[in-house]
Amino acid sequence: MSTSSYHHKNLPHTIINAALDAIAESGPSALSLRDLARRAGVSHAAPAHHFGDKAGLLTAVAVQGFCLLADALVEAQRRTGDFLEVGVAYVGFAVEHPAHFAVMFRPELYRTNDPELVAAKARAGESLYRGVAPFTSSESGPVPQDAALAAWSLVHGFSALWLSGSLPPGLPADPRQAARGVASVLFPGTQ
Amino acid sequence: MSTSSYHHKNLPHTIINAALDAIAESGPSALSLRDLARRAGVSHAAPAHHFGDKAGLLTAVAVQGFCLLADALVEAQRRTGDFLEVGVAYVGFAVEHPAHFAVMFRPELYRTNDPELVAAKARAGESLYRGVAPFTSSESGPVPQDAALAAWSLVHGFSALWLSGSLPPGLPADPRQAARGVASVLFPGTQ
DNA sequence: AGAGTAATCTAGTCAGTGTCAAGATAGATG
DNA sequence: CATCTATCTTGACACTGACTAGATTACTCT
Repeated sequence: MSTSSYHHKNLPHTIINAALDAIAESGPSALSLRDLARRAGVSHAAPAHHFGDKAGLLTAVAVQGFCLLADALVEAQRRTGDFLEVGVAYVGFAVEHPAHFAVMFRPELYRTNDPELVAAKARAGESLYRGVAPFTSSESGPVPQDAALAAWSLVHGFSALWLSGSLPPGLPADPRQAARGVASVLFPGTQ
Repeated sequence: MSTSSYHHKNLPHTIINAALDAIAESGPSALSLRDLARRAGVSHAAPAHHFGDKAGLLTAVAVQGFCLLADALVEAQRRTGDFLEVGVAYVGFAVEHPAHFAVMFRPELYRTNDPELVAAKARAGESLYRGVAPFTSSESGPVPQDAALAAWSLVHGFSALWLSGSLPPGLPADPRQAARGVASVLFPGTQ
């Protein structure tokens, strides 16, 4: 036991995964470093060694989240070339990574000035902007920025409402399909 | 001091207001009942007497929030009759009552089966639905439910992004005006 | 290979928190 | 006035985040 617990090798990874489980279960507010340590089978102060403190851990979660989001968006853009599908991918990310999503847009939980974080956030922002850029350049449309923000707001709001269980019943069980139906109100003539 | 602290008369009200301040400052996660007690000048266990526990306090905050939201929506509907302005009122509520908004859509923080809460939530839901109903019944539009959900998602997402500080700079300083620009992408021809 | 160094984790401690139980105080009711 | 009830206080307990010092392991350098 003593030889296995010392130099756990990838404790940060293990702890982040435990944190993701815990957050998905009961939200970031109920997160306990000591509980994570117990789940990982290490001492109560081990997590703090790697992440400094709770905010440090959540910063790492947010960084990972923005990276995964950026990946999901560029992947959707590459595969389909359709900005509606980029929006659907945004919702897909939120539903498949609820813990990441729950942290990413709650800046009071982590260090917003962490260099890794600002980089990841910028990358996600660019991916998102490129995904909806074609939509904003349609000549008949309104102000480009407003159109892009409308698209972002719609998929972000749908994600948040879905995750919080606020949406009425009767929607498609698959969140992507539900999102496709809702998003196509904004992106008419693309499906 | 002893005569003034006993029978504070409206301690629940005082504590809820203190909670709203605290939440607006640093989010619901950092909320401390003992801190609220200190702000109100009472003993550390006084809040629990009225609200049972932390979740009980946040339930009360959520109830108040849904009532205020319902009021804001029906007021906008009554005054303008325009569903775009109902959406703008949704954003206005979120920005003017950030603490309420931060709690309302985080069900893991409060008692979702509290009877007062379900009533207030239902009232807000009806107000919202009536506000966007005209939009959903436009014959050329898509599935009514999808249109209503798109409208809700858009204003909800814009509110969440605005409150989290995720939106890019360069927007109108007045959130209502910014929301009007963004929402009019979805509601064309109404402004 | 062996010593020294750095990284990783443990153990102990402290202030702060939520929650519970029991007691004190004050207004209301008979 | 006596009693009752709601309101608030006091004290306690387990839990948490954070800090410090120490133990253990891996890595490096000659």
